[in-house]
Formats: sequence, C-alpha cells, structure tokens
Amino acid sequence: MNAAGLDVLLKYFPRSFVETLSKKLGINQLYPTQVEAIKSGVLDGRDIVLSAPTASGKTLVAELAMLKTLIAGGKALYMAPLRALASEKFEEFSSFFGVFGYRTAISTGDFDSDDPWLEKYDVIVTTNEKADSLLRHKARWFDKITLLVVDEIHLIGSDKRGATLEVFLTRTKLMPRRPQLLGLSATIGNLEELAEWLQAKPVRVDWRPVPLKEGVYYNGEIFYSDGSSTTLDDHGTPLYDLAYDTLENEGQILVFSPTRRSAVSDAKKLSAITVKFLKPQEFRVIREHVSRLKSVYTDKVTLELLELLSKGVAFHHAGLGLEARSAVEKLFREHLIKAVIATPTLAAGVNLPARRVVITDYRRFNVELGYYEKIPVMEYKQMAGRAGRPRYDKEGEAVLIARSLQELEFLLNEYINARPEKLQSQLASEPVLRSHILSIIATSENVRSYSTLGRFLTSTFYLHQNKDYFFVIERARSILEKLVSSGFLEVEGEKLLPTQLGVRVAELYIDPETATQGLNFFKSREKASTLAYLYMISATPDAQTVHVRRGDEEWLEEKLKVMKEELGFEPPEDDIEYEFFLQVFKTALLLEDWINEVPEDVIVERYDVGPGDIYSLTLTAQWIAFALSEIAKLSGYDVHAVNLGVLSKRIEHGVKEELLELVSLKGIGRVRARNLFNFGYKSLIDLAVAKEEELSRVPGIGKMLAKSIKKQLSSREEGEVDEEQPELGEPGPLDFYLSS
DNA sequence: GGTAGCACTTTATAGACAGCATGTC
DNA sequence: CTATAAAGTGCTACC
Repeated sequence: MNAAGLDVLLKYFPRSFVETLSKKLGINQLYPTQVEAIKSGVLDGRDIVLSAPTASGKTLVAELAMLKTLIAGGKALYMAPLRALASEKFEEFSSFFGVFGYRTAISTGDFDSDDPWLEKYDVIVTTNEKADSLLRHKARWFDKITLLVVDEIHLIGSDKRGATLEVFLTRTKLMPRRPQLLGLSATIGNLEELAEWLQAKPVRVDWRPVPLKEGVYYNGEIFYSDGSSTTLDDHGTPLYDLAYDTLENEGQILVFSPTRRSAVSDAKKLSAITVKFLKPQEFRVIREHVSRLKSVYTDKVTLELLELLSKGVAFHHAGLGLEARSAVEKLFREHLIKAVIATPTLAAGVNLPARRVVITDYRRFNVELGYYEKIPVMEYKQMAGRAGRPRYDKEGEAVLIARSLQELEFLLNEYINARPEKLQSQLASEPVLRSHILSIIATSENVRSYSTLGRFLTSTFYLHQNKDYFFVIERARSILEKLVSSGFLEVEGEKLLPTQLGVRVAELYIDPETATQGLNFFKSREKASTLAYLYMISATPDAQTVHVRRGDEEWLEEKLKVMKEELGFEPPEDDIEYEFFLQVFKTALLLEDWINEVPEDVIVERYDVGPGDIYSLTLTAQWIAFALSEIAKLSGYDVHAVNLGVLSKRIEHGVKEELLELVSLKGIGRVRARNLFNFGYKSLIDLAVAKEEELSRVPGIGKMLAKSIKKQLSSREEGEVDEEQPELGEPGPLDFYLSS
C-alpha cells in the first residue's frame, strides 16, 4: 500500500489524524471515489451529491467529511433509510470516531441515546423519518448540525417514503444557516436534476473495488455485456447450473427471488447442491447456531429455515424474525452457508455481498395494482451491485436468467446495458401531501399562510421537476379545507393556524386521517370492547393488515357471527368494502390472540404469517394505539385514553393486563412473565419478597435472570432520580425564513 | 379396492418508517 | 390491465 495515498488529506487534517487513520484504522490509500469527492470539495464545505456503486467507499467519504466538520467544532447528522442500516452505521461510526475521541449516538424507533438528549454527541445517526420527526419536535440541537449526510438519497423517488425525505430536505434547504449537505446515491438517471434542486454539485463515480461482470444466462451459456460468453455444465435447471459453478469455485451465491414462497422453494431445491460443498467443521458451527435459534423460535417457518441452514443454504425474507435474519446474514458472511435466496429485503438492506448474484425473474407481481410489472433498472442495478466481496473475490458477477432468445436480447438491452431511470418526486399523492402539509404548518412558525405555504411548495423537488404549480396549489387547497374541517387547522383571514390537536397529530407522526377516524370512533361511543379498539386501529391508513386467503373467509364469518356484538357494528354490504373489512377483521383477531398470550407458533399457523410479520404488525398497532390514546386524552375522551394506553402496552408485550407489571422488568417477556405469574409471583412486590433461589426454579428463569430481577427491584426501591429533560416549546432554531 | 403418477385447476403474490421510555420472541 | 410457481384436485392406469 502506498502511504502517500493519504497525502491529499494533509491539506485538511492535522498530520496526527492522518497517521491515526493509517495506523489505527488501517486506511492507507484513498479509493477513486474518495479522491473524486475530495476534488469536488466535500472537505472544503461544498454541498455534494455523490453517486457511486455499492462498496465503492462512500462511507469513508462521509466519515472524512464528518471528521472535518467535527474538528471545526461542528456536529454531523447521518440519515439512513432503514433501522438496520442506521444501526450498522452506528456501530461503524462508534469505532471510527471513537478513535478520535468523538461520540456517536443513534436515534431510531428501536434505540434512542438517552442522556440529556442528543445534544452532547458529535455524530448522530437516524432514520429519515426519525430525522423528520426530530425536526417536528423542534430538537434544540438541530441548529448545531453543520453537516448533513443523507445516505441512499435516491430514496426520494420511492412512492411510500420518498416524500418524507423530500419535505425534510426542502425544510433544511430553507434554513437560514443551512448545514453542508452530502448526499450519497446509487446510480440514477437524473443526478444532475436532483443536485441542481439541492444547489449541490453532482459527482458521478463508476469505479468499483471489485469489478462487476453482468450477463444473461440462456441455454447453458452466460452472455456478458461485452459480447463474450462462458458455457456452464448442465445440472438440470439454470439455477442449479449457476449454483454448482459458483460453489465449485469456492464462491457464494446470492439469489433474488420474486416471492417468499419461491424463495423458500428455491432454497429447498438448492440444498441438494449446497450440502455437497459443506465441510464437516462448517456443519458443526452451523449446528451450534441452529440449536441456539431452536430455543428462540419453534414456529414452522423458522424450523424450515433451520433445516436448510444445516444443509448450507438459507432463504431470507421479512417473515423471518430479527434474530433468524441476522443469523442468516452472519453465517453467510462467514462463508459457512453457501447460498442465500432472498426476496427484495436484501436488495436495499444490509450489505451482504456474494461472488455471484442471480436474479431469477425481472418481473414482480404488484400487490397493489394487481398485475405483473418489470422491476426498475435501478432496482436491478442495486441487486447486481451486491456481487463481489471486497478482498475475497477478484470479480463479482450478476446474472439474469432468460427463458427464450428474445428474452435474452431483451434483458441485455433493457437491464444490463440500460440506464437507470429518472427519479420522480412522489410528493403530489394526496395521503402523503396531507400529512406533510399539516406537519409543515403545525411545526414551523414561518409557514402560516396560503402564500408562505405556496412558497414552500415552490421550493420542493416536485415543483423543480414539474412546472404545474397550479395543480399542486389546487390540491393543497383542497387538503387545507379538509384539515380545517377536521379541526387540525384554523383560518384567520390569510392566516393558517394549527390547533393544539393539529400540532399533536404532527408530533405523533400519524396520518391526519388516522386521527380523524379515531375521533369519530370516540365520539360515537363511550366505551368499546378490546376487539372493537383493535378493529378501529387496524382500519386506519397507518396500519398494516394481513392477507385473507380463500379458505379464511369461512372461519372468519363463523367468528364474526359470535363476535358481532363485541365488534359493535354491521359489516359493510359493498363487495370491495367487505373485502377490506375481512382483512381488518382478521388482523384484529390476530392482535387479539397476541394480547391474549396465544403462542407465536399458533399465530403463525392460524394466520399464515411469519414471526417477523407478527413483530412488525404488533409494532405498528402498538404505535397507533399509543398515538390514538394521546389524541383521546387531548380531546377529553378519558375512558378511551386510558383503555388505549393499556392496550398499547399489552400489544407491545403481547400479554393480558395482569402481566403488565411483571413485563416491565428487563429480560422478562410474555412467556417468562406468564411463568412467574403461574408460580404465584403476580406483582413486583411478590418478586421483591421472594428469594433468588426460589425465582430461579421458575421455568425460563435462570440464576442470572433471578439475580438481575432482584437487582432491578432493589434499584427501583431506592427510587432512581429521573434525568432532567430539556424544556420544550420554545421556537426551534430549525425554523426557516421565507423572506420574499 | 387402493394408490402412484400425471395432468389439469386453483391460488396467492415484497418490504417496513414513526411516539415514548427503557431494554421482546 | 402484461404471469407463474406451488399446492390442490381429479383422473387414469396399474397392481
């Protein structure tokens, strides 16, 4: 390695820092990506949108830029689209900046660094939504941010979540002292347009640390983009051929499959091959992981996975629980399992490179629109970019599978040699716009009239891209009317003022429509059954629902007969509405089972979901329950507020009310709490009185846990002093000024 | 009468962010 | 709206 490779950094950093980079962090040379970015001025404080392939060193660019800003006494905010990515970066940054004596914090739905908020940290890692939420809550440290790093900034074009990022960026753009911006992007068709909107410099780098070959497999041959080709041995099916060839050369293969079902079945098929390449010592290590996972999961989905793991292969999709997923990732990274067959979870998710990536189908069924569509080139490129493990593989290879000569041609032209499409702003869709319009008015003092809102909208990417100003203004006007009639805003002449309710809705981060539905529910009844609450929650636009299969209708209708009373209303007549009704009803039943302590395995079977689905379903329901409880409180519906508060806790832990006290202990979940309860420990007092040895006789409670319980209880008795919260409510520094 | 094997028919379809206050299966 | 693989069902041939 060439130590002089770091010379360019001496212009920006003290020599000791550069030496530390080399000695402690093993960074001796800069990648072309980093050189380009520095040439373009990231370290001189310039705003930049950097588009470069996966693993081409974008993270180090961000780290250097952040380090630069920290040395100057500033603070950096790093935003990522997924919680998993945020926590991955948090780990990385903690050690990187730790070496230089700077502190890193993370704030997502999962974790929150508590201490007097995030003020004293130098680097803060969040998800996009969390960053937006912090803005809404007027976090005071926000004006201390001197560098904003937005990872995967191309997410601005995603239909569901793109608008959040767009509004966030528009807001920061309009701040009086805007922080430096570093956007990190995959390859996109209109980088220049995006950068121009952000008033940043577009920087495009195509260099990859591991060269990537892209090709199409047809009739026993891989045809590469450069016109060359290789022939593979025949093992029955294209996927077998590709897998065999990869494993034979001691590589690993990552397969993208369109559905969960096909991912599982492809994994099963490939197990016949992978098992042949599994060495005995590898098998032993895998078995340890498998037996550990067996103690966590006993549902059929995970059991199927565990069986496959022992054969050196795995499937990966969002139905799997968190631990199962990360076990698959870990085993694959350690080269123990040879093949992973994944749904698009992994396309934009955690970094899991493999020598060869196979995309079995360029089409995917669109559940919402109800038809098959071809996946965007950008998504293909993201998947293909996973090919090639730095340091392990000389080159990576991405392969699409063609079924006919025509398709071969089509895939070469439309994917491999195609340019990724242009990013399109997704701001104009109504449900998205209504949330953000309320949020903008409710949480910033400077957009409080039709004209300032109009000016805000003018600064968005949407209007930068589409010149139809009047269309947006019209749509905004109709949304404003609805927000006013729902009681979130008030009009005083030209002025638009948020109500207390409106502010709270924006802070709680729920769709105004969710709040409206909640309020209608509260208004129409003084009390409600648990099932009725669960139904109401699951029917909101923020909720997730489960699918109703053909065979479900029958038993759902049986259930309905018995529970009509409890539900408190008649199901709709209309066919489409009825279909939605059944979906919501099924979801409500699942949640009810969950809070009645029905075992996870049973839920998995009964509702045809995976443990991961249960997790995300309950997480969402719990959040909505909490938010609506707050809305009820604010609107004077005290009974509903209390009921929903309790319900939210029950959903969080999956327990009956009687266990809520026990479950507040660290290390005690629904299962252990029930065991304790059945052994007569029904409250914290009971536990405080009990002896450690007695507690450890309860199934699921070992010596360690018994000790931890006692320790927790004794510290509670002493009454720990709560940490002081910074006062809220002052106008935040994030308010921007739309001076005309 | 029972069943293996095959052809035809039916069925279902990816993912995941947010509050708050501290640590799930 | 532009599909397809897996699971389910039913039929036939054969013992």
